[in-house]
Amino acid sequence: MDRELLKGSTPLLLLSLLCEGPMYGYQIIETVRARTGGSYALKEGALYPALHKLEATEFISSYWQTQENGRERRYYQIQPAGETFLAAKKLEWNQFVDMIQVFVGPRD
Amino acid sequence: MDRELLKGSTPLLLLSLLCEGPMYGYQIIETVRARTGGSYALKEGALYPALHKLEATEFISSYWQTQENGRERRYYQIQPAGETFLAAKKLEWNQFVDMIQVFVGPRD
DNA sequence: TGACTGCCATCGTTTTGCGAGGCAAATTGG
DNA sequence: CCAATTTGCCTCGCAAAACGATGGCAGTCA
Repeated sequence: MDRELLKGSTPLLLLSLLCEGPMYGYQIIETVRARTGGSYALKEGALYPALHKLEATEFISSYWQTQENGRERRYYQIQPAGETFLAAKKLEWNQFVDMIQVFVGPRD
Repeated sequence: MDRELLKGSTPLLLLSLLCEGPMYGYQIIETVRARTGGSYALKEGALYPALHKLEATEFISSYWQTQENGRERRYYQIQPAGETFLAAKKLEWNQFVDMIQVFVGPRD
């Protein structure tokens, strides 16, 4: 998958995922890989900066949770402001797809 | 429209447009504005570098044409390699849209 | 012990779109 | 007739984003 196409879609993807419930970084990466059959390999170098940015803008929040084996995980959770933002992003996404479709033509 | 979302879609858009016939830069900008009702204002700072890059890779070619009033326009024209590349890009685009849809969910 | 997985993260590079600018000729309006 | 706008080409520096590479540390299993 062309990396340039991906740009800008990461927040949309992350907020959509977190809408289903809190997740931790590694889990997000694995979930994305699994659901796309491996065609989208979200990288750590893209994920963590994106998560931290979403947290800085208070669209999501995070908390550490200790597992039974004593290790810690950082869970990310969507915030009300994030849901609002997500709704706007979804709208923008649909407009974007429509826009490109105008030129590329309908799908086969 | 979020500029980050646009990234990577410009070659796809340009090749799709040029598939309809040769066009010059200013005409491309106006066509894009018109067809999207103004929601996509393709900028010169994005257009010309993109065109030149497509030409450098020989996906398109260009030629100058003199108008009746004596002024010159530079027309861009898709090449066979460009059509092949476009087909691949279209496929990739559809996969990309599907991929995001997996997470964002179906449209309303 | 060593390899592997889980889990966090950062840094530098590359690519891209954009704003701003430059230049010049044709057209339009007062 | 002159000024402003439109047409038409282009470049440069900036910001934003994804990536590959790298690093660190804790369990697990052979």
